[in-house]
Amino acid sequence: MFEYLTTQLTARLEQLGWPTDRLQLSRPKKAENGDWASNIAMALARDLKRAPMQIAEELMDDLILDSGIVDKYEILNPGFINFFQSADYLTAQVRNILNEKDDFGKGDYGNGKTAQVEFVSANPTGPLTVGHGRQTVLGDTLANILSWSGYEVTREYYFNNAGRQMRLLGESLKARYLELKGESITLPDGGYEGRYLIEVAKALMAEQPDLTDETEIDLFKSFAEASIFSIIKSSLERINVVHDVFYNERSLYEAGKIDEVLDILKEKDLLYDKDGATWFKTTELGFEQDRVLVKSSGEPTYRLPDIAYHREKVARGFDLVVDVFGADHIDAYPDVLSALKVMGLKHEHIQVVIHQFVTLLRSGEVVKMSTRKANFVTLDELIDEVGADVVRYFYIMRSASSHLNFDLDLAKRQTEENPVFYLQYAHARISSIFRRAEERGLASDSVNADLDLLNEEFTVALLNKMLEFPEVLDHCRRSLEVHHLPSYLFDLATALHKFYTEYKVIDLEKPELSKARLALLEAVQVTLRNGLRVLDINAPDQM
RNA sequence: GCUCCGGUAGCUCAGCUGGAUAGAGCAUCAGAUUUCUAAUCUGAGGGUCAUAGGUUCGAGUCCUAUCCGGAGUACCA
Repeated sequence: MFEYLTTQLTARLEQLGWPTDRLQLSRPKKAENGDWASNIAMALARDLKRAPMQIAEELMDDLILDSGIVDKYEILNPGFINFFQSADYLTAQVRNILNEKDDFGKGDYGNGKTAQVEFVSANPTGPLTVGHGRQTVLGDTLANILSWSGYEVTREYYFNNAGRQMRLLGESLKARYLELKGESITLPDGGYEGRYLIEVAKALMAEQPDLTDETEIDLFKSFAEASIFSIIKSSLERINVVHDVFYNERSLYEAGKIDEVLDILKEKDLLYDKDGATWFKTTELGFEQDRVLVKSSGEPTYRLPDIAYHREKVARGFDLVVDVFGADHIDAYPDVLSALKVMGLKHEHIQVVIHQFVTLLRSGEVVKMSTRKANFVTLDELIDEVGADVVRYFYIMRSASSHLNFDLDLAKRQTEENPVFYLQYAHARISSIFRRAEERGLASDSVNADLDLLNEEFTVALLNKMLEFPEVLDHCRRSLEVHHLPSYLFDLATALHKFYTEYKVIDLEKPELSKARLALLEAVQVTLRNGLRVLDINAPDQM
């Protein structure tokens, strides 16, 4: 319908010699204003220097619309044109959905294109925290949406296992190890105090009991890295997140990519030395201060490998690159993007999704957390407490740019107040009806169902809501905002529950109507299930 | 100081590129079940969309200024 109207109206605008780029179609908030509406007459009023009502009338005058799609239209003050879809069109969509099944909602925008989503990217210095969790689910859901839009998606995890932080981790592990041997120790300054390192130390002790203070720090470092990475990967698996590529920062050094960036920037005269460090003239690129790329110790700061990494991303030829990270890294990306720019590289296809922080609430109180100290809640603990489905839903139910209040009490409640169960119940409820229908001898026969019978108020509302699914996914894809999907699915579940309350599906005295309603529910269930698949949340048949 | 995010119902938040009478959940109050799962549904109350200007046919949405909350502003990542 949207495509049809767009085509027809554009053609008519061209015929009249009026601009076509202002054409917009939207779904009116209220059903009485039709199924689709355009404000084109008002948008053109200034250019054409005419009254919107007149424009609307002239536009619609000679426009012939297929009555199988558009039932009628109305022109309303101050100049809205409202279109009402025909009943045939509406019910025909049910058959479409039943034909498309598992593919309903898939788009072709990204066909033939590749996308990379980089997310999590936590260095292996400790278990994932609830903060990482938000990014994890956000990135993974975004990747799912892009993939439903036709993109070939690469999920990537970038990490660094060299440098100061990892050395500190090795030293912290060594201290814990020696502590187990009964030596009195002090953790290194700024070291890792988390209890998990004691567990890692025990594991190391079990494998290699004879290490001493003399043992190379590298041994501790690599043992810590391997152990912690396996902890991280198992957390990710528990919420169904699997990365395609783990990109090691070190490979950039080994391939000379770090030096290449320095050479290019030097050639452009954007570097200088001061106090033994190498500085990047970011002030010349419009920033407030210059930034250090190589410390006086000879070690690069995180910015330099970040630039080199993004240069590689560009070289790898993705059509779309999405970086997901937390608000605490907000300062990093403008430098990286402008570095790409001055190097003459493509950068417009790189999109950055930044999410704000997560606050855990328990009994209405904020759960205090501080990173790097022992005192944080891990993603694993959260999954233990509320389960994977709830974790996935709660993390993305709000827009990424808002702070997220994660209410543990609500999340744990297995009742109507919990949106996850509300949604899953809608799916299970349909399954239950199917089981019941079968018992009563009403076989599902959607092919022969008379869909014209689907014309009551709440039925039509449910049908319309269902048809929005592809539009919602497309909206998510365009805006790179995923929270529209859970909120849509919630509305769809509401429409289903209302329908259920209002009408009886299985009615042996009206087998034709029952068949039509069963066909409708089949389509609704397909839609719910597909939506839950994108969110990677279970769609139970029974609760 | 500067940069970024937010400020919408008692609470938590939606509101797509500016559109028609600003929505949902929770909480409060009042109802619905001899019925396909009440993990559901119906109804009511509740708003100067932080504040003040501006842009225009029209602003919660765009611009400017101010106030409040959060994040960042390292030779940490």
